[in-house]
Amino acid sequence: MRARKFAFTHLFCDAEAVVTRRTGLREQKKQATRQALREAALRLAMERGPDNVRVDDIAEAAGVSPRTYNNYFSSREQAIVAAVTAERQSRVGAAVAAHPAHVPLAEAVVEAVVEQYTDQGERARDALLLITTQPALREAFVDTAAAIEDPLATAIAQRLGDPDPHTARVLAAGVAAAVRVALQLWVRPTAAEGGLVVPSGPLPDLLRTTLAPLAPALDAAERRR
Amino acid sequence: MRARKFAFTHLFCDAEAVVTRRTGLREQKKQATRQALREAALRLAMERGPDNVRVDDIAEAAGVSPRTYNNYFSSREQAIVAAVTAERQSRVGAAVAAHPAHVPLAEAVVEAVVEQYTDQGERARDALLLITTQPALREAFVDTAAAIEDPLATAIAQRLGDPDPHTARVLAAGVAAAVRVALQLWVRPTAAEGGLVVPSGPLPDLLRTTLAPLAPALDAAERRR
DNA sequence: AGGAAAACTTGCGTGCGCGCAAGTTTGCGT
DNA sequence: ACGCAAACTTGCGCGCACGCAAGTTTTCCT
Repeated sequence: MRARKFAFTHLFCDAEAVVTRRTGLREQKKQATRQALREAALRLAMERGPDNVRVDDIAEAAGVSPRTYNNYFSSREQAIVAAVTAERQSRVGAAVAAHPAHVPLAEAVVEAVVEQYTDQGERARDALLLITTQPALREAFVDTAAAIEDPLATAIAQRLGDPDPHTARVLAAGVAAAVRVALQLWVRPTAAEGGLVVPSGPLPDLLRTTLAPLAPALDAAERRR
Repeated sequence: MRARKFAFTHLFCDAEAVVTRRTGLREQKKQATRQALREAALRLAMERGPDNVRVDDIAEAAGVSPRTYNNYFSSREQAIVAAVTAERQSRVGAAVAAHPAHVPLAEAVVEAVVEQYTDQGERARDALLLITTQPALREAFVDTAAAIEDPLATAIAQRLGDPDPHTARVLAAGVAAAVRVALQLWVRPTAAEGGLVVPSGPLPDLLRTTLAPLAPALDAAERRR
């Protein structure tokens, strides 16, 4: 048998690579590359302004080629916003699952989603401020809502025990759509500030507002099980 | 007053340019350009295969420059699928509005959406067949679901008479998301046919299936008005 | 009728997204 | 331990998306 492999230390491991057992070196290197790219993207964007960062620059800072950059991200903006949103996808499913079965599905989903968008420290706030400065970054940030759809569908399907997989998929798609609407409202420039983007109200409040109309659908699906 | 302008004949007019009163020459030329581009895109894709059509080719066939092409469409695929879906956006809102107020909102919305995806003749079928042959075209086709969101939000807001504009927006976003799921299911390659894309069941049936879980949300919003 | 503003078209240049293929690294099975 | 397959990295080239600015066309107002 080959030499025993040890679970790596924090040097390589980040929360996204959920190392619940030993993963291979290849997978660990992939996660490390992805993290290096998004951290380099955000750091350079903050240092120079997002308009002055090129894919070549990010790739070089992360120690890979531009071609490899495009294996991981399909645009400059995706890497920058990934620095903020990277772990949200894996956490949201776990957060739904963490609610006891007696909690209504709608409440579990809303609380799980809101939890992902609560204040996450000064560095995340600085990154979000940067993201609001440029239309392409705002749009990429809004698009990250789509990433919660798959883990939500899995978590909802488990809660429903539903033989019809489409129900969970559609409800998750609806929730992701409502999150996108909240993010769109949150980042849009307001006329009051001369076009300057000032986030309009706390994001958790906006999320609760946009998710509320879907609660009857979530609860109805739960009652049918 | 300037010379009287006449509503133009069918030479310029298509259903997308809803000519309910006289529109300017500039607007008419824009619509004509857009139509010329999408028709050229589809025709060339059918003649040569989608892989053998370039933006330069489409632009030349439509009589404009490649730069102008990109003023109208952001990718080759968008023009091709627009040839099939162009008028859907304006029609879906009108179809919801066409249902009497005593018809439940959910039913009005479902029927309006399904109507947009019923069989629309041999040429549309040929175009859809072409679209299923290539991943990038399938993805662009699935993305067109997003275009029904704005007109749906308007139609739902009118039905609800809702002072809260977010409710209509979120419900419309959820419906568009459910439509996207149906399109994804419809175009995805099935293992049974060796990866060949064979649309799985009639699209109207898939749409009803994916829209059904959202009916409680639509009806609950209507009861609250 | 004429002038100004708005909107559109287009050429140019830049940055970049991606397919392909060759080389390298890792994982698996014997 | 070794060989093979899978997965990854990377260079190259092509197509293209977009910002900018100049020219043209259309609209609006006097």
